[in-house]
Amino acid sequence: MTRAPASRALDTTPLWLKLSSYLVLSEEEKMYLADLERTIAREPPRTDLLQQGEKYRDVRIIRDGWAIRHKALPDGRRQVVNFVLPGDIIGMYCTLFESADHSVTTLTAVEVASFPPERIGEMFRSFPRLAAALAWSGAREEAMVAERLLSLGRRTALERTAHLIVELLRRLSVVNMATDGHFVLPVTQEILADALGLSIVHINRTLRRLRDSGLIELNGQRITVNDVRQLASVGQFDELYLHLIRVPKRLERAFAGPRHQNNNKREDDDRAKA
Amino acid sequence: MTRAPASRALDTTPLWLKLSSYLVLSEEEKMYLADLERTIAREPPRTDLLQQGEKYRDVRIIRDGWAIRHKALPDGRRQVVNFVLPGDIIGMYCTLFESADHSVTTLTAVEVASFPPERIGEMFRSFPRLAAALAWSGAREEAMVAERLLSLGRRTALERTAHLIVELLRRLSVVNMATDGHFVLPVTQEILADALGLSIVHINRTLRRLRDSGLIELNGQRITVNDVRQLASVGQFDELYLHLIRVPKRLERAFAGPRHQNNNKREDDDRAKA
DNA sequence: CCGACCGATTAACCTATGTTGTGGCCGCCT
DNA sequence: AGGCGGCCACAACATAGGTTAATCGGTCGG
Repeated sequence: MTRAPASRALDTTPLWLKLSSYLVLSEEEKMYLADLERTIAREPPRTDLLQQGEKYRDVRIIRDGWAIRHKALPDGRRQVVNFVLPGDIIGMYCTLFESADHSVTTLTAVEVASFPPERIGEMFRSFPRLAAALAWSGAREEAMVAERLLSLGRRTALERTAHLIVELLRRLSVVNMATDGHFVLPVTQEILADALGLSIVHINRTLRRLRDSGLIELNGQRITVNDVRQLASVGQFDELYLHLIRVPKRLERAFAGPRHQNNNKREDDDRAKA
Repeated sequence: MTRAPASRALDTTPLWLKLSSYLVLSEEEKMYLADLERTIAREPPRTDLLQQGEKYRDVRIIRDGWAIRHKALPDGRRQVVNFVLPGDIIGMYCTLFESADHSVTTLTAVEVASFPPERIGEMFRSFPRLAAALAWSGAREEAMVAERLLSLGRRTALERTAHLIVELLRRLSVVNMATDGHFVLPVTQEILADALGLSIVHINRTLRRLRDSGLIELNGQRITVNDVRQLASVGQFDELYLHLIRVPKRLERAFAGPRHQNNNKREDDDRAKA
């Protein structure tokens, strides 16, 4: 992995880390990405970054902290669609819609970068590989939602819970936020319940079962997964849907346009084995 | 709506109809779209167009017939993620992934167009508005999955079922496949059950309740919705998530690149009110 | 230090939905 | 014609998960 010592700080952006797990970015692309993340704001916990029904504003990149994407029924019942972690993007395709059909709310204090949606189009034109990497990230998010749908429709409470924990572990690992099996889960049981389509009480029962069976440990917000293998097996976790495999060759053919000369020779060779 | 009598046949493509509900396409774009749908195949019912774990092939456009997108657990439990209707696209971002995390299976005989994934990139470069319209269609699909997640997590069986029927009615209306409240539902109760996360028996009970309350009628595969309003209210249906509103102005700014000269003057004015 | 509130925990009870099993209809095969 | 398989229908029973309610330990503002 090419790493210019001078620009090292850029390398540690969660989005950069995530995209790097997919393809190797050139210096130029890295710089462009850094520029996208230039305008940074901080928000306290329990802030709405976006509200159901509201018009979309800028595209946001979460740089630090947790948030949830959720939808509510008029009578107050709520479903958490997904967790938004560092390196995740909010409203990537916001230009396409008039208004948001979901809300995004911070769970912790959060650091967010934002940029105007026009830059997405700009990126598709000038940095197609980078745009493809962002599209990958978006498509992956959709795949996670579909997988959660499978959970809610066909997995038992125990399976769902196990599955979610493994998923979070995997996602956090990519951005260096989980070290051998433990991570911080800044989430109340109510939110877990809303994510898994269960009642608070039942989530509590289920977590107790997982603890009693020794698969996980909970100390405050720190969760430790003692045996990922076994937990994954309980949750029927098949990581296919996370699409963590390196970009296939044909990506180049599809997204790198003729007017974008190849400035990634080294990395291309790098990836030949995939 | 501008309609050249000579090219009328092109207008009736379901995908064209769907995209037209979003933005007005130019003649040039219409021709490009027609070209994408040039290679056509027919498949019988119960054919897998795509299998979980398999490598992606071409991008497909359903021109006629129904299919389902579904995921399965190793032990056979199955969740239908979404229904694939005429005008829907399969594997739009397939280049980005190594292999499919879901299957697509036909329910009826089906007519599908297919084209190599490279053309998506080509379209982003040469017909950005059209590409944006396809991206809209994709993002909308994701929104539907999220809404179904809300259903499975937080709606009761009766609500879910009502919601799904209204959703299908709306989607089919866009492609002229539903006329005042009735349409063909080529779907067994088993498939409905798998779509709604219920057992066959319970779907049966639930449909009977809807029939008994006079909200719907079923004759074979023909379903008639007697009172959409009331059914929508039972299902807490809020069509926000279908994003049927015309494209907002700023789409142009974001996606229409400088090198694609505006060849849609008339339609642009057309849309100014939005 | 006090009161108020929030979140976790657990028990007791309840119900929406799952399971099992039977029968009936219809289309298809031979 | 007869038999078979797929699908619908419905009844009887079983249970996963929901609801209600009570307790407890923190923590925060004053």
